[in-house]
Amino acid sequence: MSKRKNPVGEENPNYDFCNFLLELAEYEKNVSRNMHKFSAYKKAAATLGEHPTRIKSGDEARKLKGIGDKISKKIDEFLATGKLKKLENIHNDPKTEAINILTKVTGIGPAKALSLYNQGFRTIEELQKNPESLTHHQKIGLKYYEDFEKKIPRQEIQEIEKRLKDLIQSIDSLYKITICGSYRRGKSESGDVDTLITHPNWTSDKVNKKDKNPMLKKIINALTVADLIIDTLSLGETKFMGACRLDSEHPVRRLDIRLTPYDQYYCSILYFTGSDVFNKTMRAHAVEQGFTLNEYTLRPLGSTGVPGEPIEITSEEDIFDFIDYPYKKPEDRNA
DNA sequence: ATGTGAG
DNA sequence: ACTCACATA
Repeated sequence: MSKRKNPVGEENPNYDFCNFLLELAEYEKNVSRNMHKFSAYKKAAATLGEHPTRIKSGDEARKLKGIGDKISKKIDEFLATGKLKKLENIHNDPKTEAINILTKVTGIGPAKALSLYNQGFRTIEELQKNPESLTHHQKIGLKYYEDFEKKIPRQEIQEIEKRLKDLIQSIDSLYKITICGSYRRGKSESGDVDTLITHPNWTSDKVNKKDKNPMLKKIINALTVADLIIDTLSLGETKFMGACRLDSEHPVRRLDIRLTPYDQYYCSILYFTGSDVFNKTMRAHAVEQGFTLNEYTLRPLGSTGVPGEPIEITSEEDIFDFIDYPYKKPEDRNA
């Protein structure tokens, strides 16, 4: 679900150029595996996306940063015919189609998809019959392929949230649990369940200590025993990725759980609530105000541009206050 | 160590 | 952009 790319909106005067360039970029990344061409198309799309007025010719475009001979010719072709031969060919290319299908499986990216294609694989069904060259992650992705394509209704996430809280807080009632992502932004459906957990005794000065922290593994074990988690994609000290299910009447859902230090909880919540675009704008604003903001901390920037010590944060609002940015409720962070 | 992949 | 987990070497 989160593997699909979103196009540029029609309000942009050059949105149609941007979109064909982005599509060419994806093709170079996923099928040709030519990352230089990928970057070139991305860059061209970005400059065109910034440009305030409608481009009327390839020559006009050529003056812009990142647009040379080849792309300016494509703009001329698009202006003349309303389409691109190269893109038409790509749309009818069976190789492109196969790779686009194979990369929908979680754990299969462009590199693995191409190697599978070269081994003769074309469809999910063929992969399901011969899964031996796949990693554990990819096999699970295949197992729940149909379910993972489905959106999760808000109400179902609310029920999952209830069960997560009950089960985790019965290990230790001091655990704090927040489901972030588009769910926290109030959306009526989401692609996965993105969960953040913290505990007052788990602070960043205790992270990076040599003794392994068993907290997350204990939690995952309890959720698995309770049959809420039914498969694990990956599990480390701070991050779990896997599959969960309310009961056999419901589809299997993607569940991510992160354990974050108590003193970094609000920066994490802010970050994982998104949206991506909102995060970018907020970070840019932070820099203008002389701060740097990431997934973990808010830090002042010295005159040399070197970040200082993290600022103490006790709520999400704190972060907005420090960088003098008007507070936005999660529901208002969709753009 | 390096590459891949997810988010 | 950056980090985490994994597989392979």
